[in-house]
Amino acid sequence: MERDDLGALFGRVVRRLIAAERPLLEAHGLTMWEYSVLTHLAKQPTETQQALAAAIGYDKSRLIPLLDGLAGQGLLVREPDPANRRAHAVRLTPDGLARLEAARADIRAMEEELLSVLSAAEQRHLLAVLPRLAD
Amino acid sequence: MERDDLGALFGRVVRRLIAAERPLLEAHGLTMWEYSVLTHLAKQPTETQQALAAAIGYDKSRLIPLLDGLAGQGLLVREPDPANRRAHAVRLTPDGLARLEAARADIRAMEEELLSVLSAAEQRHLLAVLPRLAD
DNA sequence: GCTGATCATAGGCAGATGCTTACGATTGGA
DNA sequence: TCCAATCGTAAGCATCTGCCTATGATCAGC
Repeated sequence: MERDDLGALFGRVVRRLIAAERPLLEAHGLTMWEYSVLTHLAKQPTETQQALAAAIGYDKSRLIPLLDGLAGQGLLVREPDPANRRAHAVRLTPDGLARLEAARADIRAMEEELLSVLSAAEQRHLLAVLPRLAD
Repeated sequence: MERDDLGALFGRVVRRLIAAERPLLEAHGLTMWEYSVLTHLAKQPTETQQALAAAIGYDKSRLIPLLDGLAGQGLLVREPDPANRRAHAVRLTPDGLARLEAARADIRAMEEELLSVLSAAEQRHLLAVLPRLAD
């Protein structure tokens, strides 16, 4: 057998990342899904909740209580969409952005350490290649 | 924001891999965990069930019915360990190895296709780097 | 104007998951 | 020799997950 399956290799990396991220996120009072929502909203400030659910790969019926929690903490707001009164545009608040950036700083530091087993060139190659596989 | 989180990137790749693998494994009558067990046994023929559970990251109390199913299909056997009558050495049968290799062939073909967006050099770099991150 | 589709929301359901406890058989060290 | 630890097994529990249905408000096309 020349090598492990890609699934096994990527799976083990993801496992490590999750194990390392969980305590960092917990320290900021966020779950993985909540962090995922905040991250996506920072990129795409406004859209329907359904689109948000699809974008992060979360169940739309389960997204509602998750957004309730984040809105209750003042990290995001649901605004009526003037063009479509059925839809609610979801937007990060300044508090939400601050919380996201504080958590992200810790996560980035963890990632740097995890990547430090690779040379700078290897890191560049990896980061160039991953988005193309993730498409 | 210079780039996505590693967790998001690796997570999306794993999501793609799982989505592509599931139907292939199903065609061979295997779940992801069963495939994982067979794969690991092909590398390490004998060991305790607990070590097997730890090696593939599966709950040891949930491994038993999974092994029952695979043994029931004749893909593996539990043999008494003469040196330690508490322990059961788990070993692939020829049928188990054949089933594994048939499934693996399909999965490898899928992986080739997925990797084909990368140049040969990029594929080499990626495959050299992944095991070091997966440690 | 009416009808079917869309959106947010609520609720339920089956299965998977991680974790814990218990128990009988067996082992190894005090 | 006896006691604690280990192994396989069984069972239970809270939670997460994907999926499916329903409902009220709103929209868009006929």
